[in-house]
Amino acid sequence: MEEATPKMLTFKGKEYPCCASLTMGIIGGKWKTVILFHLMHGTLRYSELRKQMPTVTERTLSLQLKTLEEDGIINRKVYTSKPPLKVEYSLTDFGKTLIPIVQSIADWGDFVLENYSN
Amino acid sequence: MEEATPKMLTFKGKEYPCCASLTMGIIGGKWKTVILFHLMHGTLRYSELRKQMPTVTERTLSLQLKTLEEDGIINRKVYTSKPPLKVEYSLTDFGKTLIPIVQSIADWGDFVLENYSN
DNA sequence: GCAATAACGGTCAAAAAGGATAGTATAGAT
DNA sequence: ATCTATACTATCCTTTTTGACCGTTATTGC
Repeated sequence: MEEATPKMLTFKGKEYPCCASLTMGIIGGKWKTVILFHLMHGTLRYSELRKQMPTVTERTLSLQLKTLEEDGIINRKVYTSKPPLKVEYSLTDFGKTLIPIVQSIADWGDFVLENYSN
Repeated sequence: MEEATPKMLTFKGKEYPCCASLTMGIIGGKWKTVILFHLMHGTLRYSELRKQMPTVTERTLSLQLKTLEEDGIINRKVYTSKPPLKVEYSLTDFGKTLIPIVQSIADWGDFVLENYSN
């Protein structure tokens, strides 16, 4: 008897053991849902995002923004080619399909704080 | 002018910058939503979970189960005090409040596979 | 009597994620 | 002329997460 080869799901070259982990592969991590939570309400510049997320470092923020862009979740628009730049981030149509999830994730956090707080 | 001290949310001794990250602090990581996805449909023994998740190592599975238990999301019931043990895992009432989120996370994964595949 | 099963825990190592800090280019304000 | 703001990138480093692999206990089945 050999090991059963588990049938994996594939998306964008990555493999996932189940549909839930595919989603988490895209919105998982410490900061991605926070970014999406803020972009859900509309376009934001890089500096505006930073103000809303004061505890993330610039490096981490731009890394996360880049991978969200690569995954087709957000748009990046540059408004001047030379510094000082103006760059705006917004959800793509594909990214907007995540809004219900992000909203329910945020709601659950609020719910927990209200009902299970020390 | 001093740095504005960002107001943090606190839950179970951990700090989060926003309600969305609180939720992710509990269901984030590579395996937790997969565990919850399987437990959503009912109680499972440790060995049954393993069969449903063949690509996770035993050590990681028990670590994740332990932290989910510590966070009050799942119950652990032991049925014999001496080996071979029988241990069953199930969602707590608190854990059940996560079902809509886990379901929508799983649904989005399916949706992506159907509509945006390779 | 020996292997398999169950549900882990321990140790070590690798990989992934995240943070600290500094640097860059240039326009506009002071 | 200097300073500040913008949106990053580059190093370097630490922390967290995950994996590989082996050991443990006791009962059941062959």
